[in-house]
Amino acid sequence: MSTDRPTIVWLRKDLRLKDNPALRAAAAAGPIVPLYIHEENGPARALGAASRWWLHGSLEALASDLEKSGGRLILRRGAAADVLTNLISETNAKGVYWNRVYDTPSMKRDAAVKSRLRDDGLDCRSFNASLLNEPWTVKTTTGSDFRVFSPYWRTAKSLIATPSRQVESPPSLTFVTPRPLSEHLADWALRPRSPDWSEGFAEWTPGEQGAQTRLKAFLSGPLRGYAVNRNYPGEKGVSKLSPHLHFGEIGPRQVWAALHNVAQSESADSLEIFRNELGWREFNYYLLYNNANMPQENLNRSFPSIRWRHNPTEMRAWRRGRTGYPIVDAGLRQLWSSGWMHNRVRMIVASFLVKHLLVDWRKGEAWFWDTLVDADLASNIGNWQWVAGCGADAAPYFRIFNPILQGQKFDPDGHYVRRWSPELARLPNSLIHSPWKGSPSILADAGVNLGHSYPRPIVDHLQARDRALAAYKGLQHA
DNA sequence: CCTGGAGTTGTCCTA
DNA sequence: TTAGGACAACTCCAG
Repeated sequence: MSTDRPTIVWLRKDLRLKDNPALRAAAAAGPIVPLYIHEENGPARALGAASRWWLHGSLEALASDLEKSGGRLILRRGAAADVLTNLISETNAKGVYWNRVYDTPSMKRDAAVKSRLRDDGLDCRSFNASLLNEPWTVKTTTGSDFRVFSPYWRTAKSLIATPSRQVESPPSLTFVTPRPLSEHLADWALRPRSPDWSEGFAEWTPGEQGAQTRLKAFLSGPLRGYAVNRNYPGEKGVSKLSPHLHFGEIGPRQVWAALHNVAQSESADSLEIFRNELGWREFNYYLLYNNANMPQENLNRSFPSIRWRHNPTEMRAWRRGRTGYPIVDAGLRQLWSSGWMHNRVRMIVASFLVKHLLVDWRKGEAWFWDTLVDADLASNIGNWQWVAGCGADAAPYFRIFNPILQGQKFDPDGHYVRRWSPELARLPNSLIHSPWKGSPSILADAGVNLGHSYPRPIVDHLQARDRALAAYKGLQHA
């Protein structure tokens, strides 16, 4: 009888059935209870609106996948410790397994839960489903922690098994009976109602199937030219795997192993550069793990205390994509509309906010957190700090993206700008990244009424650049 | 302990 | 037209 006692699988950022170590281990031990806990007031930062949208789809997909195996995903709200305690007593569970998350408050809570459950005699185990290398396993030769990407990644890469060790999908799942009660996903109201702003999210397919489809499409297409095309936001040059990876609908080990199996010869550069992107994801997790206050504080302690500006009008213009710089506005509109932004453009809009508008990077980070479907604490914090110059491998202070040049370089035919700012579509390529330079007659022919149909630049590039240089330079000893 | 090359993604001016 | 150097100084990290 006691051999039939189930194991609870507490799912978090690992919403998949394949390559899921906690799920596999639990299934090997007998019947399982797959559980997702929605913690509105948990230790981790509350999900942004776009992430909530994604989570709904991901849970729906996971529930459906589990039903195909004859089981049910149990949905509960509340503090994790309470939910687990209740479910353990309802099901007479003998253990709780989960895959780790890596933000410090959650890790502390998980450690406390684990120790309490073990005190109660439960079999409690945690696994790694999210990272190629867990943060505490990568050290310099002297045993310290890396703070620069390249040496970090050189070492981290050497620790990854090739092809990466993968957990097989569980051979078969058995589920506890009778089924515990589950809440209804719809009651969690994760998706917007009135207004429903998610129309532009239709391109996304949350869930394990969607992740696999996205990976296959990338490997058989854009990967070949990734080294070059990834820089062109108007091309289909990138994988778009980020939200799937964030929610654990696919794991980095699966991606790593899949890369190992593609033909190396023609796309060696591209393979290496794409692997580097996985490396940056790992590095940001590593940094956040080693610097728990990074969400609030500059990683670089000697970073000058810049007097950030507060201009609500400019901030609103930035958020809504009305800065008057087409590549910046296109990016912010893509974000607002689709929940995602091309990485090249993320750098441009972030640099524009922090340098041209001199706005605290935390404000940009907060906006990305709310609007990105792939919003990930480690990546978001690490990359915003990098752009601001206060993070790891900080850009030199004089590296200020020129939004006109960046547009001309990486969207030379204006496809990207025209896609997201149709009011500019009829401008010639020579003006698509600097409409204010057009003569009145050319603008009129293109139907562009500056200051009305499309804004004039809210700051002058050269003036803003000089102001940023002065702010970053003059305060060095502050 | 010391040394020295290196460090994600840029821009602008000059020759 | 294009290529190279300046733009700071500092920390990181391997040898």
